This record gives sequence, structure tokens and C-alpha cells, in this order.
Amino acid sequence: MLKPARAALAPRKTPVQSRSRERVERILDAAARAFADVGFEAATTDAIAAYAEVSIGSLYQFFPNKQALFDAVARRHFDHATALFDALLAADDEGVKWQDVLDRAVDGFAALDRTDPNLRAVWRNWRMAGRFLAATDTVNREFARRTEAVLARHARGLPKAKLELVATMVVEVISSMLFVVARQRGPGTRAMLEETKVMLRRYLEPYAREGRRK
Amino acid sequence: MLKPARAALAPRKTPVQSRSRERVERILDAAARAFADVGFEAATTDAIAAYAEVSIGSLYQFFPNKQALFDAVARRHFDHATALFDALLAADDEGVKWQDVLDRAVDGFAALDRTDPNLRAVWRNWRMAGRFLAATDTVNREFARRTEAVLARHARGLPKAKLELVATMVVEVISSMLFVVARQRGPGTRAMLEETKVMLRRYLEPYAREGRRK
Amino acid sequence: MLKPARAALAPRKTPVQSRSRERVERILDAAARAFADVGFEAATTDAIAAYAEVSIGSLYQFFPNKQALFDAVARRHFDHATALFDALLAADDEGVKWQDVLDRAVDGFAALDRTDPNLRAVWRNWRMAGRFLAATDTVNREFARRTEAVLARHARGLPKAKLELVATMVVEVISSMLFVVARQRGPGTRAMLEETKVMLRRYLEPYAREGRRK
Amino acid sequence: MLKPARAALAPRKTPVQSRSRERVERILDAAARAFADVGFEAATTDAIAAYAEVSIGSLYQFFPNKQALFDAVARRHFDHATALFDALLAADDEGVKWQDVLDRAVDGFAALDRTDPNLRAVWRNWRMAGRFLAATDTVNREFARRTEAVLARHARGLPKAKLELVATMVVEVISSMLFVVARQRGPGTRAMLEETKVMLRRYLEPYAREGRRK
DNA sequence: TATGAATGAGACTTCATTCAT
DNA sequence: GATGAATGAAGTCTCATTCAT
Repeated sequence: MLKPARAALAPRKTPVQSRSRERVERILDAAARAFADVGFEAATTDAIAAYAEVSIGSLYQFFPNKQALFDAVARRHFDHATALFDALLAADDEGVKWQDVLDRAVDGFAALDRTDPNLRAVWRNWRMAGRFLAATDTVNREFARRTEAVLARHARGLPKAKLELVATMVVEVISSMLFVVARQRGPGTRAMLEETKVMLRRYLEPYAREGRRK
Repeated sequence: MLKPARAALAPRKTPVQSRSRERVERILDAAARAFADVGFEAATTDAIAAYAEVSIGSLYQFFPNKQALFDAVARRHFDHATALFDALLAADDEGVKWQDVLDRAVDGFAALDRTDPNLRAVWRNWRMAGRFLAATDTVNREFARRTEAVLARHARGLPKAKLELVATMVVEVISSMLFVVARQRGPGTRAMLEETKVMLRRYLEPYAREGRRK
Repeated sequence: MLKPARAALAPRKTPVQSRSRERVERILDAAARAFADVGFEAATTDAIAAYAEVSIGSLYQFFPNKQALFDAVARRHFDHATALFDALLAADDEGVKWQDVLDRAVDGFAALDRTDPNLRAVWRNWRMAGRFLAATDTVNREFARRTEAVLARHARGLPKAKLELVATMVVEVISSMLFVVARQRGPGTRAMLEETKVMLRRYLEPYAREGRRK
Repeated sequence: MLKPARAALAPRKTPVQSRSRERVERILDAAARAFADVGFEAATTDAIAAYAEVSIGSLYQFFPNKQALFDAVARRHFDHATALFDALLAADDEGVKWQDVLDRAVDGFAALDRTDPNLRAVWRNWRMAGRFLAATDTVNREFARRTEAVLARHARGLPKAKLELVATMVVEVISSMLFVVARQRGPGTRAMLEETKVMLRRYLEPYAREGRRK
């Protein structure tokens, strides 16, 4: 019932000339947009190439198949998200209150959803067969791992397993609520993001208090 | 002279004989499975018919097109979920503590995920073009509307808009976390469900306290 | 490129009971209507059965396949047309002027077109692969053969081959012009029929004059 | 987001390279042949592609659907017929006797029937649903309109309505008789064409004489 | 004998991918 | 490298025909 695993993951070649580099970017922008707008299956390689103003042949010069196109888009999303996450960790390092870091996290990722087409492309096609699912989950898992480290500072008493669990909860709730918000049209989204902050704060406070006591 | 446009939603006929009924069920089971496993687009009607051990012609005797198949699966999911939800409301009516109702909600839907293939089919294809998107969102929106009513009893002081917001948060968080849990393989899911209960309790307690005061 | 010749021509059984007879008639009426309205290919056996208020199974009880249905309709047309033709011959026998017989022929077949759905069914599907083409041509050929006999009386000097030719011309022009008229919507059809009479009279007059002289 | 509706009539692209041009011609030849042999409905796009020795994908590169294929064939027929007709008009302009123009018309179109497969394809599918019916009738109607102009020169006394009628008669009789002749196999066709000329001459003579008198 | 649910070959069309230019 | 015409497997859906009830 499942389609056979598609071929190679990585782009066929890593272009170094700026000319190619720019072409690849244009293709990925087009792909991200298409995947976000109509979904992976409905996005045709022809349409992507046309939108990127590149011939279909050129597209296949850089990406062995449609899946590779998606993988590259996912990778760009991953890079963006990671950069944002790193900034949050830095803030925590610099002594910003954890509640504020949390707020910034929610706001930061919400902004990313509005500005980064890759993100919408990935989210819209969250659950794709086989390999990619893992790829996506990897992002959240990685974020959870790092969040765990931060958490450990603020909730010192918690055992390792609990830390892991709480970190996962935080990451998944943020990601899910952004997903939900992205789905809604019109207003009310602002309020929902704020309420998400409230929820997470109330959830984490007891753990943080415990941690401080020790 | 032209073929009449068929209603895309309703099954072509409502079978009354148990023989047909059983065929329809087999088809829907197969469809749910396929949609859950590979997604709407990748699921082929041929494969669904084959899995249901029914000819492709029979499939189209009952469902005018692939979309109608999905709609029927979504409807089954909706019916199951609604029944479960009604049971929860009844529990609340009978004076069960709201915390316990919450627990039962999480556990109940988690169980549903394991037992109802329709649910996974619907969730996996959450975002589909046009009509269906609305249909699915409708479920959550409807649940939110009813949850709001329950909430109103326990948190009397909250203004209407806030009630609406909180109800939506609860419904979306439960649904999202179940989605997350469904994605994970292996253990740790139990703990995550429990932690979801904790999170929601902590989130709602202040509202509930306010409510009681009045 | 051609489809294989369909199976048997004749109705599977010749029903004698009036009950069956009536069913068969209803089926043929429905078939004639469908073939006339949408054409042989687009007419579905399901639709024909439904229109005849007969189950599809019953339809196949009487006719082995769709082609046989058409053949039977063609046969009814042939019978009607022949009856009409016989009346014309009788008129000629009774000394009606040949010009008047001609007029009656045009008017008679024009009326048939309006009253006999079989005729439209046959004409609309005039050229169908294989066997039927022959069946239809047979009608005109047969008419030509008989017309030849009439002609022989009025144009005695003409050699056999010429008689054959002229008879064919008359039959084909009448049939063609009725076909043309049937295609036109609205008025002007009356005038066209009258002009057809004029044309044929002018065409035949010289032959008739020659004939009289002798 | 939705696929743009394609114009059903025009070829998807107008090929300029001779390579493509030749392919398109091969496809149209195959289509004309298939439509002529088995009719529009029974002609399969697969068979047409195969006969043209072209992949089905290529066929659809040039024609958005089966109907467009037919439209293109009809257009070729229209172009050929119009060119022939123009030559006849020119002859009339140059003072060729109307009887001879008539003869040339019959012979010319008879030759066309033998040489232009498009013509047979169009004639065989004369009555097709909707748009095309109009398209085909248009040809004869257009020819009638032009014939009317020629007629006016030779039969000056006739009122407009009569001119219209006579012109239509001439066009329809020629076209019908060619249709009839095309159906016949073997000899006798030559004689029939000659007799058609005779018929038309006898039909038109009185009108022409009247015209001359004035 | 009548019914109509069931069958499945086959129709049209799309689109990822290749490869000659 | 770049191009885009060409390919054909595969998908959705129809409908003539059969056969168990």
C-alpha cells in the first residue's frame, strides 16, 4: 500500500557558482510555495519549474526527484528554526527570565510561520510517507533535547526522565498551537498565542518553583 | 441529455440490506486504513477496493467518487467522537469533578485513536482542499462550543469571549497532543498523556477557582 | 481499430404472452428514444431499462446485448417505412398521378419523422460499424428496387440500368432531405419539403415525358 | 490553486518547429481516420496515438482532450472545403457557365471525399452533442450563404427568401449525395455523381431562365 | 421469471522523469 | 549546462453484461 521508498535524499550536486546557487534558491522558493499552497502530491514539478522560471530539465539537474525537492525545503525550514532556537538559548544564557524566553519562543515561531514559506510547506505536509516523517520529527526531537538542557537549569530537582517529558511537552504544544493558529483565518489568533503563553507558564511554574527551592 | 451532477457528499444510496451494509463497512474500513496509511492522494481507489475484497465497480456503486469515500470516513469519525463527547458531558452533569472529566476526555480520545481507524484517517489528512477542511474543523469547533457550555458552569466569572478562547485551547491541545502521541512509536506515550492532563489542570485551575468564588 | 462484431442479431426470444410483449415494446420505445436523443454509444442500457421501468436484468432477458436493441429498433423503423411505402404503391396502382404520389411520399415520410421515434433513432446513428450499416442501407436499397418498378411504368423507354439509377436517386434524395430537415430547428422546414418536391418533379419530368411518348 | 480551465477548442500550443508540425499532422491524420472508421465515441485516444506512432503523452501535449482533436480535424476539413469553394466562385467570376461550375462543384467535392480523410471524419460524426453540431452546420450554412450570392447573379428575379432556399437545397443535395456515394462500395458511384449533376441542372434551369429574362 | 448488486475491462487523462538537441 | 518535447505507467471512473437470489 505504501509507495516504494524514493531514491537519494541529498541534492544531486552542491552548486558553488553563484549563478547555480541562485537558480536553486528560486526553485526551492517555488517548491516551498507550491507545497504550502496545494500540498506535496498536488504540486507538479512542471508548475514548480515554471514558477521558478526555470526549465523542468534544469530542475532535475539539481534535484533527482520531487521528494528531494521537499527534503531541501524541509532542510531550509530546519535551518531557520534552528537559528531562531539558538537565539532563544542565548537569551536564556544572558539571564532573561524563563517566562520571557517562553514568550519570545511563541512569538518568534509565530512570526516565522508568517515569514518563512518553508515552514508552511513542511507543516502542511507534516505526515508524509516513510523517510520524511522521521526527518520532521527530528526537528522537534532535537529542539526537545536542547530545551531539556535549559529546563534543567530552572527546575533542578526534576529527574532526567521528567525533564525529558516536560521539554517534549513544551515543544510539542508550541508547535501544535502554531499549527492550529496557522489554520485559522482572520482574528483571534493573537489571543490564542497569548493564551498559549499563559498555559505554558502555568504548566511550568510548579516545576520552576520546585527547582528554585533546591 | 447531459449526465446529472451527482451530489459529492452523500453515499449514492443508503443500503438497507445487511449484505450491502456489510460491503459498505468493509469498503470504509479499507478506505480509512488507506487514508491513514498513505494519505488521501496516494490512496488509490483500486487498492481500497482490493483491500476490501470488493470490485472497483462495487465501490463506485456506493460512493460516487474518492472524495465521498473520505467524507464517509470522516462522518464515521465524527459520529464516534461525538458519542464519546456526549458521554463526557453526561458525566459532568452527574457531578463528576471537572478534573476527572478532563482525565476521562484525554483517556477516552486516546483509546479512540487506538480503536477507530477513521480517526487516524481524518487526522492524517486534516488539511484537504475545499469542502473537507471545513468539515473537519467543524468537529473541533463544535466540540469547543459544547466545551464552552461546560466551562461556563465551572468558571462563572469569565466573560463570553474568554470562555470561547479557553474552550478552544482545551479542545485543540487535547486533539494536538493525541496527534503527537499517535505519531510516536513505542513507550512514553502513557506518560505524555498523563502530563497532558497535568498541563490542562494547571491551566484551568485559576479559571475554575475564580468561578467558584462568585 | 474496429470493435469486434457483436453477437447475435435477433431477439433472444420471441415473446408471445401479452405481458412480455408489452415489456418488450416499452423497452424498445425507451431504446429508440435514447438512441435518438443521445446516440448509440452515449445511450446506456441502465438508462434505457430505467426509462422503460424495467430492470436491467429483464432487458437482457429479451435482448442479448445493446446492439440487438438497436437492431430491433431499426426493424420497427423498417416495418413502419415499408407500410407507408406500400400505401404509396397502392396509390400509384389506383392511377394517382405520379407527381402526386411523389408529393405524398415526401409528406408521408416527413410525417413519419415526426411521429416515429424509431426513425430518428436509426437516422441519428445511420453509420454504425459493421453489420448495422448494411441493415440500414438495405431499407433504402429495397425501396429503390420497388421504386424502380413504379418508375418503369411511367418511363417506359429507359433502360434497366438507368431505371435503377433514377430510382436510387429519388429514394436517396428524399431520405437525405428529410434528414436535413430533421436537423433544422424552427421554421423553413415546410418550404424545404415543398422545394424537394419541386426538385424531384423537375428531375423526373423529362424521363416521364420520354416514357409517355412511347 | 485550481487548475485553470483550458480552452477546449484551440490546440494547446501552436507548434512552429517542423518536427512538431509533422507530429501534429500525423496525430490529426490518425484521428481523422479513426473518427471516420469507427465514429467519435468508439475511437480511443490510445488507438489514435498508436496509429500516429506517437505516445499518448505527446498527443495530449498538443490537444487538451479528445474533443479538441475532433475540432482540429473539423477545422482542416473546413479549410480544405473552403479553398475548393473559393476556386469555384472564382470560376463563376471568370464567366464559366453556371452549369459547368455546378459540374465542377460536384466533381471537386467528390474528389475531396476520396482524398481528404478529414471530410469523412466530419461527415460520419455529423451530429455530435453541443458545440460541434453548430460548428459543422456552420460549414454548410456558410456555403449556402455564398452560393446564394452566386445564384443571385444568374437568377435575378428571385426574391431573397427564395434565393436562400434554393441555395440551401443545392448545397444540401450535393453534400448528401456525396455522403450517399461515399457509403456505396464498388462501381455505380460515377454514374450517380453524373446523375446528381443532371438533377441539379434540371432543378435550377427554370430559375436561371427567369433570371435571364430580366 | 424478475431483479439489481456485482463485476472488471477499458476509457480518458495526468504528471514525474528522461534524453536528444 | 540548459531546454522542453517525449514518454508511458498509473489513476479515477463508466458501463455493458452476468448471475445469485
